[in-house]
Amino acid sequence: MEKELELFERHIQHKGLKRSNQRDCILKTFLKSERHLSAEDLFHMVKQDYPHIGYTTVYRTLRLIVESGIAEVVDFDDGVKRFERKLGREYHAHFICSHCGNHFEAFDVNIKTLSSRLAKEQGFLPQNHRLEIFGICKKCG
Amino acid sequence: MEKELELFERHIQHKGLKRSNQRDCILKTFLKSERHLSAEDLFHMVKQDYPHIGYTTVYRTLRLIVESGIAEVVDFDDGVKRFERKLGREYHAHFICSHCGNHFEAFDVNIKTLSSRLAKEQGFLPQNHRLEIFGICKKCG
DNA sequence: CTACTTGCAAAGCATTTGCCGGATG
DNA sequence: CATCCGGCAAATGCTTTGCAAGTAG
Repeated sequence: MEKELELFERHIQHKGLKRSNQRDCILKTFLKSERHLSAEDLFHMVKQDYPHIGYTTVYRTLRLIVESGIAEVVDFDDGVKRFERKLGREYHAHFICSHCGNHFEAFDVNIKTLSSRLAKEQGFLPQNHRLEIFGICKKCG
Repeated sequence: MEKELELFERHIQHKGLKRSNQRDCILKTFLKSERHLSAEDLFHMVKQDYPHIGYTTVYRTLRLIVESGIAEVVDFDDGVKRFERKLGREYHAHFICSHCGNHFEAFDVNIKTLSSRLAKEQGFLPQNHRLEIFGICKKCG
């Protein structure tokens, strides 16, 4: 969490912006939460501390969070963007069940290895990668 | 192309729907085209044959195409869904340049192998997978 | 004090739905 | 001739922007 706060601070400074209680609250709520939050999820969580918070502020802060390198966007093809913490999570794949819509993840070091090798072969400088696997989960199968 | 037409026919039949010149034209245009078409791209291409075509019909037919198993959705985080042919293309990764926005792909048999192994470990029945790598391309690097 | 932030309301954008004349089998 | 199709216009749902009052440094 320290690392993330520092990244956020640095990004805010770098863009000549200011911190605020709302931004801090949104960031901390995001960091405390489970994975795969939508803007709406986060909005409702923050609303408990800031009843007057608006979607606007949540969206704007999420943008800052992504720009800071703290989080990244994931997409499960249901029309909603979700956000997840990035740091130290480079080795995981997302599983999305096409029957119940639930998703979970799995870690495997080879995901990073494979992405890095492919990128190198293409003369591409990789910053980030996503592996999503769609199918039927244990419960639905 | 034969294989895809058959899949489409079967899906149409199965749902008790009818074929039409527009649907055939949209499907054939899609199949003839390059990869990674947005609905808008396809709309403009089909408009050359059917000046009165509407977005609606393109969207509805794209849905049928995806349902038939002919194509799948890819997402480059720019707010637009893109569609690409599915058959025989299980071994590729997408590279998206975060500077110029261009994208290309690379084939590697290990992508499928890795996805299948991970899914097996999770008791998950995989139907489909996506590997997207974001970063800086050769030109922009 | 100046510039940034907030949150409401309104706009924007890709996509979907309602409707009804028109086509298909 | 019952049912599905096609395309316009309107609606939808997520996300962004404009604006005027409020706040940070």
